[in-house]
Amino acid sequence: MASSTLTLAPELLLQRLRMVAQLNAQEVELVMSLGQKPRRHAAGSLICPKSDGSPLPRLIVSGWASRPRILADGRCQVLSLQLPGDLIGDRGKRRPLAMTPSVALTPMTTVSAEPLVDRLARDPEPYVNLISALNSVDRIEDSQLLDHIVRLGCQSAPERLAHCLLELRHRLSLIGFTQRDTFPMPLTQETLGDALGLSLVHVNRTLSQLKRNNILRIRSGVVMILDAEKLESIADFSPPDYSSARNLVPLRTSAFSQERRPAAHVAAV
Amino acid sequence: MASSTLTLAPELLLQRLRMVAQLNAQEVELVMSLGQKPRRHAAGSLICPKSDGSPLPRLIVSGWASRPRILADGRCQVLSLQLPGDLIGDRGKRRPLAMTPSVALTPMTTVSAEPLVDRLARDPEPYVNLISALNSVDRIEDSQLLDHIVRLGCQSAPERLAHCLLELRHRLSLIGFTQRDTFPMPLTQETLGDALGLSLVHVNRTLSQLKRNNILRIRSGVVMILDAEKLESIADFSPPDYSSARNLVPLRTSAFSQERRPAAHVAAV
DNA sequence: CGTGATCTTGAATACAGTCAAAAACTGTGG
DNA sequence: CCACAGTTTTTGACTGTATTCAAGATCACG
Repeated sequence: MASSTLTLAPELLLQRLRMVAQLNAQEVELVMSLGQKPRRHAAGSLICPKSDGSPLPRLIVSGWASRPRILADGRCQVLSLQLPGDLIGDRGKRRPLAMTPSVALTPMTTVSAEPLVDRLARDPEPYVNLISALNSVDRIEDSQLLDHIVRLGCQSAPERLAHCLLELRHRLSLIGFTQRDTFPMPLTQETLGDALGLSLVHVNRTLSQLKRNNILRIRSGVVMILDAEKLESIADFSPPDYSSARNLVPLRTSAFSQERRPAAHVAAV
Repeated sequence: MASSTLTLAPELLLQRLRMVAQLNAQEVELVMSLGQKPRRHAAGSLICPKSDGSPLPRLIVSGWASRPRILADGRCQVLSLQLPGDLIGDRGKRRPLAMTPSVALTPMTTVSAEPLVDRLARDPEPYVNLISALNSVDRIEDSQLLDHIVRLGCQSAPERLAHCLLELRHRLSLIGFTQRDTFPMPLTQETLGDALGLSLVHVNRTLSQLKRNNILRIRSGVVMILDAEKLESIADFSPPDYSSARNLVPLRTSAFSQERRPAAHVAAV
């Protein structure tokens, strides 16, 4: 049982990589060779402990994590959420996000991604597609950071929640974790609040409102989206476009002479 | 006059690069060779127009820019601010932030950075320090993005303003644009609001409050910080550490069992 | 000097936060 | 299988911060 899941550990990552690039047999083999040294993490524990200051690269096999940033007075902001199939920790590129440690939000399993990272660093030539695929995955992560900024900077509570849930649904769909309009969502409302810059209580009220309006349903950690169209219109959400960078520049010219009006759809919720 | 400023165009970039790495003569020469094809941009105009979808790399010589993101209903979120000495546009790494076009907030001058980018792509070996310096600069930009998230996600209006002003002071000090506690700040309060996720009116009131408390003074686009200590205590600001990644992981363990209390210093403002 | 942009101020409103307590759900051990 | 303790969710009442609308003052610039 356990050994079979371990053999399949890198499956989810492979699935995501294949979405952005064609991989040859050697590349697939390298990815699938991960799965050694699986480690379990209790909820609340720190993953990617920085021994020398740099968190070692790991692949999430199961469970969710976050990268929290704690202010001097205890306030917490979640910078990003991490799902199965995500790579975490330092992969040599040393981007600041990759350098911030992750905290397990649920019980987790991870495997070391060092074999992959080391191999690509030592001998990149045979793995050009793989490297490009990993870069694409990084770019998608970056663009989610930008979405996060927009959410926090200029969206209302219902908009933030809607956008976040749609992002999660999208990410989970890539690894086959959605069934129809249903997906697992093991975050507490407090964590959701920390991610969306809202108080626990306000997250609760806003979710109740979405439920009351038959837009979604949540029970026992599973979200069911009843009215995807309405949720999308609230969120102003567009999933990342994998083939081009078109969606990354949704700018209108003369950006600064635009007047703004409040989001009409919000009132309708 | 004009020609002398053009000759000195890459000076500011060089200054920043030298702060993060030792450059040899050849590298310095390559950087200083920029300055061809200077272009002026009117305030409000789009820089880095994406001819083929990818904004060409340019170096800001003078003036400020921003990367705005416009929502369907006209709301605007500034993703980042760009100052003289900053590189903008696509440098081959194709990170989403680099791909979003920039808008001039003031009249600007830029020069093409293509010679630099092309040379490094074609012939990287002699320029290892330079490449590493450019990467460091990128990383600092990334970590400013994370700071932006924290600001928007869990800071109050006075905190956001204080933090933003200190970040600007710090960035401007790196290019020699500060004098004592004084620095230029050509942003309108509306743009400041778009960056900080606050309404124009609230930015105004919050600034007035900071002025009233003798923490700072603003007149004719110049900020003077009167009480840096108080401003820093409001902002919870720590400038990036150039020698290590230490400051990028300001995490306390057991992040999620912490209770939070409101920022005491805010009330004191 | 006039015109448009920017800043400032006031008043009313709305959105979100805080405090507090109760209800529902968890997982655990008896 | 149930009882219990801790966590998470839900609800209410109140407060506070930030937004909106509106109007007037000031500034920059031609």
